[in-house]
Amino acid sequence: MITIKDIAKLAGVSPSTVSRVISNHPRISSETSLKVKKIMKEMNYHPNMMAKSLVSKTTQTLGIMLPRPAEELFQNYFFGELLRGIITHATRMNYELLLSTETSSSDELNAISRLVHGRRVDGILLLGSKREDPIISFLEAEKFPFVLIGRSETHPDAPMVDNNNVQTAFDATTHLIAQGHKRVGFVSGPPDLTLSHDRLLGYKNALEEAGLDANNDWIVEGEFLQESGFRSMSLFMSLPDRPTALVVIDDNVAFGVLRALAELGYNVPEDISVVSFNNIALSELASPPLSSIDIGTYQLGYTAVQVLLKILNGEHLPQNPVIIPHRLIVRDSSLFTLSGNA
Amino acid sequence: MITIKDIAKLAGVSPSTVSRVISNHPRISSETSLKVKKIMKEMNYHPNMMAKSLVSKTTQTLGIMLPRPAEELFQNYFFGELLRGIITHATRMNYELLLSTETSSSDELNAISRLVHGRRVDGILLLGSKREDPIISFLEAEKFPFVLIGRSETHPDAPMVDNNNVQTAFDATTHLIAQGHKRVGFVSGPPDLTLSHDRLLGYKNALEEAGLDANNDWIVEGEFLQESGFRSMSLFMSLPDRPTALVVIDDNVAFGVLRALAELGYNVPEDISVVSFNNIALSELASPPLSSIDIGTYQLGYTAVQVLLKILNGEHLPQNPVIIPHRLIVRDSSLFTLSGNA
DNA sequence: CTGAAAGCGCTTACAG
DNA sequence: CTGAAAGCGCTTACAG
Repeated sequence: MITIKDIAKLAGVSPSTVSRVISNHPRISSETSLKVKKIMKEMNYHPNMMAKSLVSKTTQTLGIMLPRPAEELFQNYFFGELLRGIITHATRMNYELLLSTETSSSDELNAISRLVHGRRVDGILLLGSKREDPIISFLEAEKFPFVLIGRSETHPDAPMVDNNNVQTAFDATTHLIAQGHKRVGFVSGPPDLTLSHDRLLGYKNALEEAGLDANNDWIVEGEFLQESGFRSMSLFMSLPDRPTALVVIDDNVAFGVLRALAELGYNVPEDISVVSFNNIALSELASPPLSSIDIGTYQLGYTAVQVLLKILNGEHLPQNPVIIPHRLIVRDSSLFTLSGNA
Repeated sequence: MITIKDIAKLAGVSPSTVSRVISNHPRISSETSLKVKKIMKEMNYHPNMMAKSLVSKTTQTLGIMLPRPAEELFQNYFFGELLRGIITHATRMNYELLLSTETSSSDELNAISRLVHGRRVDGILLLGSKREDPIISFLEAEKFPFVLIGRSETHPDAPMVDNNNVQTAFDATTHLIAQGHKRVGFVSGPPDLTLSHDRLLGYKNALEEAGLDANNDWIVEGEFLQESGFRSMSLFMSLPDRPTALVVIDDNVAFGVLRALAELGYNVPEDISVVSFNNIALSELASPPLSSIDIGTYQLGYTAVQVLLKILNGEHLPQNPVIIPHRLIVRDSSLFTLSGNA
């Protein structure tokens, strides 16, 4: 392994000088700088990041903490898109990314405390949060820099990048109501996620504002899996007063919903309209093409890295949370106006 | 930050002794060990990994190199499943994972050489390879430990974990031939990937063995995207002698194929049968449910980590490449026997 | 503008 | 079984 000393010797200067050349120290003669840089290139020298980290107390690395049942996340296109946004900006800013996950629920702080106390990363990106999240408490107690992608109810001051998910669900529901629907159901996600909670609230708000009944039979909770949507339909459609429209928490879940409806012999959108969330690439190719709220997934990841780097630089955060705008993409699955309603 | 010296002082021993306790050195009295461990716990001490790495020349970290157009990969459920296998075993073995990607094609060795020369990782996992891959040449020249998930034609001695992709495509094609199909098409992936190449070969071998014609009009190359499959169909189905069955390189691509066929008014499997690869969770819920070759995606990732750790331990690799077994999951999309053929 | 020296938090022969 | 010392490859006041 070739070190800073080797370069120094070859260039006829001291190791300190080489170090200064590497870090573009202002008070170094351009002559010396050029000479040293030439030799570094010739020798294909790269600084040892571990040594650098040890003295600088900085790692140029960001940690990504995946929530525990990563299985679910990984089955979701949404996650890939988020990761893509993260990687793009981190790479651009010369940061490395360390991927970590909770090892077991019995010891859920284990992974995070290894990262934090082992000084392996400069800051942490939290992908999603539970309604009560000990990881956030831990990071706040440690005063360790982090950004949450999502929203925390219990830690309102935590730096967050999120959509306005009450509003996303409000918009989706209102769109269906505007088509004349009076009985709108909601296929939700895991109840311990803030995301599910917020969207449920937005859904209820929209019904209330329209003076429509909320009916608990029209709300079902599940997971972010196609199977979840698939299974929920037999129950829904057998209700005496079944919904004529559905808001579905996630595109994948909506695929399961569409499949179940097809098997049960219902037509979308004529028999029942569907709007979901995330607008993954596949939504457009579903049968029928799926109306979906585009939440700017890539932008969420990208922005989260920007915010975290600001924190690391000690910059002031002009606003918190940072809200990524969403918009409803209307496709065939909700393009059906109920008769008798203008 | 609390260091090994602080612990030593509190325990009334030397830093060397604390270090030995941490690494479970055999010649340490259990009395001393207990005492030191107690204090470490009380003080919530965690060793500084950077310092440890600097002297031990080891990082307990594995690098994951993503191929460049990561966009494609990330849109693919397949990738999530692979990553899940990697994370599971790496975490279990107390290794961290560094996620990296080529920054630009003009400087494709930049990211990898930062990892290798910066000594940030102990070994590297390569996700997929191109037919001519400078990254593999680089790693071999540097004698840096790595495992390729996939197969390299130009570097047959590189450690690899792969399916037998000639065989996977052979099996898929043979299954269709067994249903009586005489005109079988192939929707392939990017031609510069070894994977595409191998599966095309398996497809051709199967045709040849059955004494059937290969027809270049029945072969189309594209990307691992739904759109790719979608677009390929208008061409295929307008051929005078169009195929009655299709082998499709990837489930996502197959979704696009199914969608296009539905729009064009063809029934699957009656008008045309389809078999694809990867058997992602969604395959089962497609309309119709998709026959697919299960390639053991999770196992590929998991095994790749196992192999890489073996290399790091200096163990001998009993075989190379390691082949993960596959199996055909037959579903409705290929369950139709052409009349006049037993 | 440059160098010598101390130090980052660990590990590991060497000695006892 | 344990400690003192040297060293891993860097950076950074301090001095000139």
